[in-house]
Amino acid sequence: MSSMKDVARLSGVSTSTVSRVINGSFPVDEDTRIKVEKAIRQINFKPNLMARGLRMKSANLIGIVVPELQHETFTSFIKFTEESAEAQGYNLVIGSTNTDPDTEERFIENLVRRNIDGIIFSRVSDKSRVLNLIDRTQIPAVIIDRSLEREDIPAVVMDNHGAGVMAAEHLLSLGHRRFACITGPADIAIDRERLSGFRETVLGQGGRLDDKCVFEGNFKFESGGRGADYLVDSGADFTALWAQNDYMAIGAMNQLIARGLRVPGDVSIVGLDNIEHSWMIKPALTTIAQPFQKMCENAVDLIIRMSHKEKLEKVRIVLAPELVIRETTAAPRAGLAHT
Amino acid sequence: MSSMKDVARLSGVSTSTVSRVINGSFPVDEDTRIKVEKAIRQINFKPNLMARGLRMKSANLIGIVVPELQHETFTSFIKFTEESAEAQGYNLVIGSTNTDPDTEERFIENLVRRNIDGIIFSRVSDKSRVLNLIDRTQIPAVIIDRSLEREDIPAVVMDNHGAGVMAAEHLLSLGHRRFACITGPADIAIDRERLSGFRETVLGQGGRLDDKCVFEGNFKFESGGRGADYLVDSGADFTALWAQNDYMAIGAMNQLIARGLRVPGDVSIVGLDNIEHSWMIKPALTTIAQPFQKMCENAVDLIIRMSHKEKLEKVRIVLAPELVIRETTAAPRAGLAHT
DNA sequence: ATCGTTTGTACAATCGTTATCATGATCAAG
DNA sequence: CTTGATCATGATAACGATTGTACAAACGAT
Repeated sequence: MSSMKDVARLSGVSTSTVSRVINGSFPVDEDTRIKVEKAIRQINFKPNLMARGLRMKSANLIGIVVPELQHETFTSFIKFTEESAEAQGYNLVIGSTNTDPDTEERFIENLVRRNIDGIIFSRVSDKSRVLNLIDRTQIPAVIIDRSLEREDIPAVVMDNHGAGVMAAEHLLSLGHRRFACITGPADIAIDRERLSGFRETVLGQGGRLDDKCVFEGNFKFESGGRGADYLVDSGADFTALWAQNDYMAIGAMNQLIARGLRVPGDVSIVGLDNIEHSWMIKPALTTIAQPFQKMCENAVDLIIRMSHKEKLEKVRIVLAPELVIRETTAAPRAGLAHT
Repeated sequence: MSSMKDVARLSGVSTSTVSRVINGSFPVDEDTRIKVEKAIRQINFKPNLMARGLRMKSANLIGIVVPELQHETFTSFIKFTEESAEAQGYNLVIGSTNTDPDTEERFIENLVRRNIDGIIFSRVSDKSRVLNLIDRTQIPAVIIDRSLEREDIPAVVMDNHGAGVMAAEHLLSLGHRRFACITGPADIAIDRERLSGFRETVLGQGGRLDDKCVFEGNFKFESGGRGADYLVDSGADFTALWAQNDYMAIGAMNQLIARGLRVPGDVSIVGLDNIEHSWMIKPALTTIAQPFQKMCENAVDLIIRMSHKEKLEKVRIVLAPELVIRETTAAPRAGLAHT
């Protein structure tokens, strides 16, 4: 590859001048500027990003850490983050941790060694040592899709409480009165927020959400099926089910159908996330879309601002979810709504 | 961050010695080595990868170019490539092109400017100018999942002809004799290979694959549905359908069921790819798994070898597909097999 | 004791940029 | 006509690593 030296030699100026032409950081005489630009085009020169990164202590590189790449949630994060980063002239380095703290630590350390401009964390397990690493290295960091106790680390999240409200209101408006819910792990704050929004709305409008109608899943497909089994076996009385993500919703739906129930005839189902599967299945899943794109755009924006030394404190961006009505929700069967 | 200078000062040697301790590239006295290693641990020193990359003209960085991040095929590539790269101490930079040649070119140019060690291309459109770029920049490149006219660029692919044979043999062994196929775009070589393997096997063993039983799709979900409509509307006579990817298979299945046919009762369906959706739907899809993991491992391996200046010529790694039998294939209904 | 060889280390150059400082030219003001 | 400011540019020193060269010490052989 050609370097600034080549350009300098070709256009008869020093490398400093070439640099100034490229960055526009200093006034340069019109004639020499044209001369230099011509030389740059002529040998198709592009500044080397490693050298620049070394000098500037910034690589125009953003890292994203995801626990896995299997779930569509995370591939969405990557997709939108990549697009936002590229739009701002940054490239994206990805690392999947498989929720292993060591892998996670190794990856972050690598990023630091690359003079990374900032790291986006999409959910961090509470076991992870990232917080120490962030403190120690002083790397700009943003959390998406999970809020943390630590208020000094900016977070971008969906309004999880509002999502619960939204699910409940949709089902209530169809006439449902007896509800069930399959939640994510109870030790995760956002899951509790989702549930409380759901519960408050249901109860507030005369609906029922019995204790035995709440099943704690783990966000995976199988746990939806297990939830359905549990609800049916325990004789839970409900016509509407909200699963706190689409994987569990689909798992539950499959299992309910396998056990002879009709969706939405006997049970209406609402999911959460709006993953691609949700519209590819039959019946297509009514769900609540997470604003993934906006979340990622905001996260990238925050990272870039932080890397420019902008001081942000206690930033917590909360974005609104959106209801996507498809085929798994309908009015409860006549006469059953109030039993 | 601490640098080699700090280590050198702390342990009373020069930076050269520190470097030699780290890289083991030169004999170092036992005592000084221990001294240096202690200092390294003490201040938790890790060599800066930008500086090293600049000097060595290699960043320990691999790039991967995908047309999009929506399809699970590509997220699988990323997942497995990331894992393989990480296992060898490399990080992964991803770029999604949205099949836009300009985006593609911009991304690759960025990678070159980062002293990238090599680039993995997962399918390249024939419109793309990557070949020129590869030639011009001399960057190690590997193509996965699509073979190219250019034999000098290593490729890692599945045995597509074999996949067609495999699909046909499975269905034949169940007793099917009348076949249909939904293909990918006919201008893609691997799709033609898949079809020819399928057709040869079907015909070779006394089955039928009428011309009007072949529909050309575009690998997307919707085109599966359109294929199903076309086949049913044109009165095509078949009991077994192979769709050349899972998205189309699922789309076709949904549509066939919507039109009153039973799967696998009336029609058996086989897909290809073994994406996650394929086992989450009901009935779960019988499909042919692409050896994504092995493909990616091989690609990373090739890239690393090429970046070490190893000269490879005309490398073309062909990996075997694998049949995954689930619920969408069964024997044709009695008495119908030979009509 | 002298010489060549081996061994361990330091010095300096290098990778390709950018930032700081110095310099010469141009020009307006006194 | 001198002085000081302004402007365009070049030389030089970083950034943080690796590497070729040089040199000093230690050692064995003569």
